[in-house]
Amino acid sequence: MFFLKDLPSDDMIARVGAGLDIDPSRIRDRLGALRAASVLMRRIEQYLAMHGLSQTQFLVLMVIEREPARDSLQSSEIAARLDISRPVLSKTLATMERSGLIRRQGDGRRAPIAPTETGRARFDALLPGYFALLDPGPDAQNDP
Amino acid sequence: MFFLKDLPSDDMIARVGAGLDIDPSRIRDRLGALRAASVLMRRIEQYLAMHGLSQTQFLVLMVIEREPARDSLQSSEIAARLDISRPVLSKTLATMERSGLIRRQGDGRRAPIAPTETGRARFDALLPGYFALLDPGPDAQNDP
DNA sequence: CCCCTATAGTTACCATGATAACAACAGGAG
DNA sequence: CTCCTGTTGTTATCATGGTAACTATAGGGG
Repeated sequence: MFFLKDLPSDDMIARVGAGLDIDPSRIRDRLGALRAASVLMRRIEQYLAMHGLSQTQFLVLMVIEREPARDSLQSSEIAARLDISRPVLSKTLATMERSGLIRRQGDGRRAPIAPTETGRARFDALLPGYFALLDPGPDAQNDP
Repeated sequence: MFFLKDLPSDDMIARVGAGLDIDPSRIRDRLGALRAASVLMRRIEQYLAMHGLSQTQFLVLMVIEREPARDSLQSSEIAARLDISRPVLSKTLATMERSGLIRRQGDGRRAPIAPTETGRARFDALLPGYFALLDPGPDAQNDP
């Protein structure tokens, strides 16, 4: 996350980077993109958290849900689709199992992981709001 | 941070969001922007961490450094410029003071905070690489 | 069939974000 | 001058990310 509230002006960038071979306007644009993305990500996280899911938990449900021909994935397959470390995935799956969002089918270490009915319902319920945050549309209200 | 490695295709988005009034291509673009920003932020964090600074610590130095007419800021002024909670700023400043990056001038609760020589030097040394990550320029190499 | 090795998953520990609750202080009303 | 109040800073406590080290398992060679 990028926490700088007021982006530096081109002048500021030029002054701070005095003597460096930089293009202030490109730097400013990139910082703007980082800031915009951070604000959006925060909103998304807050929205999901309000409904008891973390961003990562939501993405776990999504990668399983979006598989056309399957309704479960192995842990290693989820890991291949998400850019998080294996320990974090391990903990996330444990949490999700405890809260009844997913179920391990079978008992081996490689048991496939499927959303429960609850998990699927929660995901479906959150999806419209998620898309709305991503694409507010032409007549969206900005918070003051 | 947004951890989805492979962005969904428009088809996937349309299928997952079936029945919702969404524009798949706009959703995809937004997800792409989130992902790009996340990857860049990770690189920046990694770069700064390699040199012993967190992103937030770097930004603290930046907001003081970029003030044209001053060489110190009060904690509350830093808080106003960074979008982090007060407890986090408090801890960050404590850490930075311990590691000799900043100094509190005076001893009241409102003591202005100034970078030490070390802090200023570290910031200056990291700035070129920071800008280079933000704007790789026309002949940049992408990691394979 | 048993062991060996590579890989997959987990545990332990650390850093950094958040909120809630508490403490310290500045500045004004009396 | 004193007290009251609102703001600022800090201390819990929690969630979620990371790396390093450990454990369990799958699958092949003997």
